[in-house]
Amino acid sequence: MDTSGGGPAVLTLDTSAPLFLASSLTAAGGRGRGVLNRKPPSTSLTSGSEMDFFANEKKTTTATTASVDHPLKVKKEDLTIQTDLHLGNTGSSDASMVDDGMSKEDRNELVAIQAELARMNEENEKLRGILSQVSNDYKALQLHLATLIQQRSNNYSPRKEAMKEKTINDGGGELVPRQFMDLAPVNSRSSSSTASPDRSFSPPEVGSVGLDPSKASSYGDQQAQEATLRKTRVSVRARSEAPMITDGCQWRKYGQKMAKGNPCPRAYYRCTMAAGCPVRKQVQRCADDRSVLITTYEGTHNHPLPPPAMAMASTTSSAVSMLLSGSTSSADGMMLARNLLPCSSNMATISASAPFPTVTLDLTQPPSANPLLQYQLRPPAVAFPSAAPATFASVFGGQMQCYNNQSTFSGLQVSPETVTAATAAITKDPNFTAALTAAVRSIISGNNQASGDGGDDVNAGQK
DNA sequence: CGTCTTTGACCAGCGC
DNA sequence: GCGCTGGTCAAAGACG
Repeated sequence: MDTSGGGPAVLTLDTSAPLFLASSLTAAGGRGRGVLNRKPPSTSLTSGSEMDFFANEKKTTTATTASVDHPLKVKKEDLTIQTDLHLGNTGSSDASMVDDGMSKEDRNELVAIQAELARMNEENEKLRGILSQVSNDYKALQLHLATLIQQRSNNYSPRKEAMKEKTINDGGGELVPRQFMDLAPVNSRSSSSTASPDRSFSPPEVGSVGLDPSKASSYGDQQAQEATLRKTRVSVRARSEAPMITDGCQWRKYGQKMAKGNPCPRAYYRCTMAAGCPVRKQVQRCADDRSVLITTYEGTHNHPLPPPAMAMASTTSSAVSMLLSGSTSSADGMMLARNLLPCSSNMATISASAPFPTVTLDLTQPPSANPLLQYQLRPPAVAFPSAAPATFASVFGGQMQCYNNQSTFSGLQVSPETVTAATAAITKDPNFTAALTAAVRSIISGNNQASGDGGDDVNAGQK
């Protein structure tokens, strides 16, 4: 994935566009005729709901494909016509079939044409090679991504995780750390002050695990940050009469408990979009205001999200990478948070006192001067961060009232390090990103009814 | 019959 | 060590 840093939106496009470009190029070049394929460029578009979200990107990449395809195709046709006219052939440009009765000028022209054809064929072969390379790279990336996701899912389980770490600490000799969808170079990460909040988690000690001392520091930092990200939570407060908000994912209830100090039971859900997905969420009504539904997300999906969610996950993962990189200052984190939640302020609070860092998004504020709802009325922005504030209005708007009321990321009463960690958490959480993306998608589909694929959970939740 | 929800039991962490 | 609490498991029942 893209680790080159930069703004979230740019990263998203940088990450996703090449994939579609590759697909498009593959489609164009995979029919055995390379760029000389006479099929209209528009056929390189893949129709289907999953692609609709990327309509803009598709058009861009298609245009790229067409720009490669079309000029050569025209030349070929033109040359063929010229050959036919001058040589009297029916489509063949083979000089061996030309009778000797032609003039010297015709012969010279024929030679020129043949040279041009040869050059075009050579160019065509090169382009085919490029297409093949791009296609292979694309497949390799897909495979790599799937591997990372699989490894990550296999390693996640709070308790088993703790046992695993214990085993490592006990000298199990397992030196290979879990591989997360690590988007930042390990050595670029700061020697984080973000100690693991996980009570069951303890980073391996240098000596006890036989780590290379030169690598131990970054390993410990990485582990601590991973643990932070893994255990940090995103809590969303919103008004809803529904028992559960619709966030685009499928959930299965696995438990319910009465929490202390709250007459309302707390329900526990886990993601069922894929077997073994570690993402869980808790749903509970606010003790003070029963109309407020508090949804807390934890974990990272181990399965491909719908394309929009995937794109957003890429964006936010990149953002996390940026946040966790050594060059990232807390000011960057604040700016990122502001970009991701430009309308947030009082709605976003970060708790460092909880067992796990928890970011709380309070969407229950009064609707006065509500930029979020105003935002809904505007055409969707292409840039994801700009679209982010519309997320909650869109995702939750159909089921609940959704408010926020300011435009700066003020009101945080925690240290810059905590802000960075929590911001990373909120952006890392695929549920959050999925929700963001689903919302953007719903808005786009709302503005582009022609796509006609609005039948996702977001819309289902708005009925 | 498969999937999902319910609900009591169980486990781990923490404070005293 | 004990009790409290949060979180998870898993059997049983409900549902389509």
